[in-house]
Amino acid sequence: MEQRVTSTSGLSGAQSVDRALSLLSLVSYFGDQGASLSELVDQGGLNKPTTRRLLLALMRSGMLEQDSITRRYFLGEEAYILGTLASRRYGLLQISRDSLTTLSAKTEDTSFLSIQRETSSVCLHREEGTYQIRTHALQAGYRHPLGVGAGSLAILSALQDEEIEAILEANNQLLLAEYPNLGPSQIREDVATTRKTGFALNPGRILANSWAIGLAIHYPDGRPAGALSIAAIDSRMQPARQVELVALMQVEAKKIEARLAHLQPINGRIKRPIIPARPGTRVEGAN
Amino acid sequence: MEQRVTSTSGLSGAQSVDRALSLLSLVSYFGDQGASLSELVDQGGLNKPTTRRLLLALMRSGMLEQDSITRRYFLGEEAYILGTLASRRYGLLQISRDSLTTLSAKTEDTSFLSIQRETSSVCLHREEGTYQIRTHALQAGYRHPLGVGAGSLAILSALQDEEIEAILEANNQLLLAEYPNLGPSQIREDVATTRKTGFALNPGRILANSWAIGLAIHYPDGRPAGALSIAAIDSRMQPARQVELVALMQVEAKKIEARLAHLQPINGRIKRPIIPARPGTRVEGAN
DNA sequence: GAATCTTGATCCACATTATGGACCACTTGG
DNA sequence: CCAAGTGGTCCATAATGTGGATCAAGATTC
Repeated sequence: MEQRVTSTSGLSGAQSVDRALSLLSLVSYFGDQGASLSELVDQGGLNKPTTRRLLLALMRSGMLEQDSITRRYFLGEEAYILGTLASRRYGLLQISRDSLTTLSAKTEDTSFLSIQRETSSVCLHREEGTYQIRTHALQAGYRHPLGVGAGSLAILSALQDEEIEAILEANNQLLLAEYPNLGPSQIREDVATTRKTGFALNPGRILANSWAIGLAIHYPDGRPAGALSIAAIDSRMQPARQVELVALMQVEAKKIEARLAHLQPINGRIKRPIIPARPGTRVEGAN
Repeated sequence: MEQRVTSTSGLSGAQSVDRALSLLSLVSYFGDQGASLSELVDQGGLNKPTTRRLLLALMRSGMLEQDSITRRYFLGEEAYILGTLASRRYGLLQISRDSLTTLSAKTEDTSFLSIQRETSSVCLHREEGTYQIRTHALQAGYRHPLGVGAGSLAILSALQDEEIEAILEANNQLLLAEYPNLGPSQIREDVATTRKTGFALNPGRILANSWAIGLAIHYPDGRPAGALSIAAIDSRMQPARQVELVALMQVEAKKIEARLAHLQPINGRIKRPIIPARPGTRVEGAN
């Protein structure tokens, strides 16, 4: 009745776990406003009873919670605890917080930390600047396809060509549908420019007049751990100031990279596919 | 062939999700050293293939990772990301970090932040002191039944009598088995003392000569959000110094409570049972 | 270096488990 | 007051997870 992408290696299964965790991840993208059941049904690719059943399981474990009035679903305390316990291995935000504060203090503009998550970038933190005109195109939890936005582009540009192609391929439909100004070919150009100049520039491609500069942060082995970015209105992003900002950001990126190198060095030994196959992905013809 | 505790309310199910998340939580208790498959089998109550299958699912989603050499399982990057995104609602550690630094700097002793997790307390952070003799009875990720340890006792004492009884009841076996010096009746006494003096004292009950003082942190509605604690050898915990330490801690607890009050006020509206029933619990006679 | 243990990992027949179309209850708005 | 939207659930069906047995690969022993 239904076709699934089947795994090739032995001992697969636990599909409901895949679905549940995929839902959990989906909820996380809604951030502070939370997700409603129907939104999750629409975007999660599962039907209502199944979605609800998995949400209940996630709530039983504390990973999610539901607002009893609005009925919306939010990340729960258990998610916070696990993340806190995991942060000794992946404490990029902890390590970067000082740098973000410094950047926003010195530049008066809003700065961000983003990381890669599959074929997207996710904003982990937004550090407010004091300048009166601020762009709100990016907030913690927001996700964009890799290459869309300054930090996102910085991360993409730090990947290997082969990975970049795989990612652009995977995002192809989404890019064409949601970002008419930013097709794969435009992103390929942007990557080239980023590599040449040494920093990523988003000249208002997502929101007019909202410009940003991004700089990748690298693990000791060269893989990108994430990216710093600073956003401002175009008048505050003219070439002369771009150079100033990049210089400040480079100093902070270096600091972060130094601290990253002292983290648990286990990271390099971990099994992890380059582009993990999303399990539960459906093939045409469902239902 | 097997009997399960069945839920009474409608639309239950997704048991493998319960099991998987329960495993995830179990892995988190191993902290930096990670968990081996057989340890998880022993402590998780599931057999090997099932455990492994669920671990694979958790790894597929990035919640866990496996060291390719030692084969041990650790919390993964996805767990970190989710936790970071959840931290805007539950950012107790973020909010408390300054206070911990201050406390350890002023007292030279090691300070801790703990929170309640079901019927246990979990240490979220350990801030090292500079004093040369330090107790290592408590580290981030470590768990104790509520009432065991200063922070843990502070939290327990801040709960309502009815909850305390339910928790002591749930932990009864564990307490008798693992903490011979600390039966339920001793804890009830400790709670009374804590409420009278206004702070929790652990006079070396877990590890001889390792004393600690704990102070609960409250949400605006009075529920405990967690606890600060400071540990030192007994000679540095004589009555006079106890008073000094408590005074310092009270200042910091007040600060934290003030910041907590400004967090997302949604917390109060969340559906959450007092003592959630662990699903997947088996009844005698399995296998 | 053969024999023995331990640990990680997997196979596959079996039946317990999750699935989802249809449905209910409630709220919104025209 | 009916239509459309939402959150939530029932239950017959069949797909899913289960776990005893087994394999493979180090350790340890003698």
